[in-house]
Amino acid sequence: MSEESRDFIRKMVASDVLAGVNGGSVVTRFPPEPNGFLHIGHAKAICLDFGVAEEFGGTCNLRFDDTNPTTEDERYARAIEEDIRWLGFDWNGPSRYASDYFERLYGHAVQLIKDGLAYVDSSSEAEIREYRGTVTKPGRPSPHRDRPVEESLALFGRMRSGEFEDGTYVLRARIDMAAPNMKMRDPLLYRIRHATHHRTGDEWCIYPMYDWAHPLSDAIEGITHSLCTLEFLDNRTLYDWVVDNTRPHVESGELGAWQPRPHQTESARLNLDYTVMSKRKLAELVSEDRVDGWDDPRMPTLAGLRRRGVRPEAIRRFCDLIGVAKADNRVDIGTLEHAIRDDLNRTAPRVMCVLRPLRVEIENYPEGKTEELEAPYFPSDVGLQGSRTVPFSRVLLIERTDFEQDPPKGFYRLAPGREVRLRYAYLITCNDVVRDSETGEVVELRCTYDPETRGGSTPDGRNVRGTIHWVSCEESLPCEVRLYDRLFFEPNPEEDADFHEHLNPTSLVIVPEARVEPSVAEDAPGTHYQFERLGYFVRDSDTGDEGRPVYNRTVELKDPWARRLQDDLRLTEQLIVKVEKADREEAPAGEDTGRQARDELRARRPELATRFERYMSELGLPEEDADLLSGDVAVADLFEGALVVHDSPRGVANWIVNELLRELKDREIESLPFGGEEIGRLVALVEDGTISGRTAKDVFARLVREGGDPREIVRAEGVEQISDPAALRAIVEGAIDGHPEQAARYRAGQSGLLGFFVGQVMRETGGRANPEVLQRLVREKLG
RNA sequence: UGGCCCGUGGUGUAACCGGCAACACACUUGGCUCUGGACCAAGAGAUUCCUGGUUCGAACCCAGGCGGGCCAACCA
Repeated sequence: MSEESRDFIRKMVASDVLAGVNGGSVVTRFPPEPNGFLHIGHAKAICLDFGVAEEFGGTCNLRFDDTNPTTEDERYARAIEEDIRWLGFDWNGPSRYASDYFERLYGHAVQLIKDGLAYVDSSSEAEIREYRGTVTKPGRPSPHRDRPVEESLALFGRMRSGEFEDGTYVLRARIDMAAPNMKMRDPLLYRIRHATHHRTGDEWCIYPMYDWAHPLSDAIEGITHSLCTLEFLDNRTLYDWVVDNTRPHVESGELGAWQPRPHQTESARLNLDYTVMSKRKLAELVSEDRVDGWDDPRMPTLAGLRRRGVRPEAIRRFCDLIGVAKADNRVDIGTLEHAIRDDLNRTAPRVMCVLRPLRVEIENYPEGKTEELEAPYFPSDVGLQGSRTVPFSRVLLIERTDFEQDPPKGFYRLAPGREVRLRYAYLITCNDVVRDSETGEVVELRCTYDPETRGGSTPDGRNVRGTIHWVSCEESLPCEVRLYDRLFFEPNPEEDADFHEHLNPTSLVIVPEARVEPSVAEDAPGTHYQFERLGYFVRDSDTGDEGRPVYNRTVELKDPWARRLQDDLRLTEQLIVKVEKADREEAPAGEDTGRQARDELRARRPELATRFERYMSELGLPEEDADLLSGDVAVADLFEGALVVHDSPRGVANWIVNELLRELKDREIESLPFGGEEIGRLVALVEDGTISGRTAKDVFARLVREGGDPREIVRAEGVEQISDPAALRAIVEGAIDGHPEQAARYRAGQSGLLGFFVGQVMRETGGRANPEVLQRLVREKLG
């Protein structure tokens, strides 16, 4: 992973390591629930979790999040382990299980109750839902919210010992029923479930919820970076609450003293074109027999991909290609296919297989003769060695689609009277076409071969454009080939209520009577090939009729010829997308909610309303600025404080609105180590020309960090503005001489490069150059 | 209707603390070739969601808007 194009997560981890957070150690975890098979979306997470650990010299745990006994099973856990190993990753130590921590989790819960932060609720499920409120309506406290600690403790103990039925009691955290974040409205921590757990059996009848088990498991395992997907964003507040309100050592420990203290970071999950990714929908495809199990080659599961013939290297490469970010995405299936082809192109030996055979008799080739022709496994550009021989005889089989009675324009395969090359063999010419007397179907081609062209070369140097694959009729092996295509024909099948409607009925086409060259006979299942000119295939573990080998098509070769037909369609699609894009936007201004809030505040506090008016009438500020400045007492005070030392309403307003408001997004104005006076001083320095606007931003940043007098900072740093052309001239010349290519482009009319040169000099001078003077100089020099 | 997250070529991502909008896939054309593959070369494709503002200079900072997503399981 290159330094400059790292994703935001790796940047964050790198900066943590650099800052020595947790002594610079990195511990991640991959936490699947063992209730289904891993799919390519999980592969993205795996590559992230294990990849980050690997790249920063850390470790990654495998932890099964097995807190819901009714859906989980050991056999899924084993399959998940197999898939992770197959991808090429190994976890630190043994597989871990949230269920290993049930006793400790219980202890932490007891402590939480003692700390007054949790209570046992005997409301019904419906009541709890009712009391929780909605996204727009705050919730109301449960009648049991203030149950005495002793009572909750006793009840919780009885929940554990199995005295109560499912659904009668739950343990809840006591947080805030009116929180705008729904996750914080007294979330459930434990529920009663009289069910046999796949690992703990009947030892427990209460089970922790995800939001309780997950942060604690992370903390217990010493996870430093807990990476997950975007839909857990709201859970992070609760995650932090749990970590901060529990003690590493129950009873004696200090609150929130976990070391390392785990932090959750979210990134977007993978969405892929033409498939579904939700576990529920995948399970549905399996249970409804739309596919042949979790490892059906059409499934986006790792088991399916593997059976399809995709190698783990391709999947890891794909994960590299798509990157990691926070924007919702839908990745083009072509990107996956590219990764697969790229991998197989470099590794899969080439052999010949004919899918839909057409008989070819070479009339001038001796009957009964067979010669073994040398055929390399790889083309020279791949660089791998190895070859086998293929038998050539009088009767051959070629691909039916490689012959056309009336060849269309641009077709350069076989046609009556035309010559093509049989790959690795001879040039043949088609002389005659034999048809079925009743159906008129072409059943055989009668050809002649040129004995001088053995191995495919042309001694006379004639150029033959077409080369087709073939097998010997006699020696080739019958085999079954399964052609897989995308499962859905809609790019986003999940968009509509019923994704079944978009199922592609021809996602599997079975070719029962294909013929493959004999060299592959003894190869093991799982062997990858390129069937020349057709695509990449893998030998399946199934066998077909009469013990025939079965081959799965992994992916087709790129085929511009075949694509010609679809081009018109494709073009229309793109046009439609463009039109849609042009249609949206340009919406009229709606209501200004921030403005509304400030107006309401001013209505309640007349002194702010007065200031608002005064800022406009007396100070001549535009309404928008006046509104912002008078929407908060502290901001208004700071503004006026600045005016006392520097009476430039417009300048000061700009600085407060544009720079200060940014800082106020995630901190309180009171916590700033400076006040209005400093802002006034800073603006004064800019306006009297002492420092450039650029420098002022640096000074401001410093002010935010540590406070101080701007005049002092400028003096100490020696960052006064350079306005003397004589002082700048040499630097400008240096910048121009140092970038002759850009200078030439500028002179050629690329005027946007002016900023580039200004930037160069700014960098050189630490932002001290007077931009106007500088710009004039650059323009002069570049003529 | 509340809170939070996110908007950059067709797609996925980059772009240091404001200074040449970059890379990969896909696409087009040409070259090479015993695979209509691979490879090589060239090319096209972006009003950085919109409107204002700040700045010599904005994808990036400020304000507002628009659009998309997530959250109201005793699932994870």
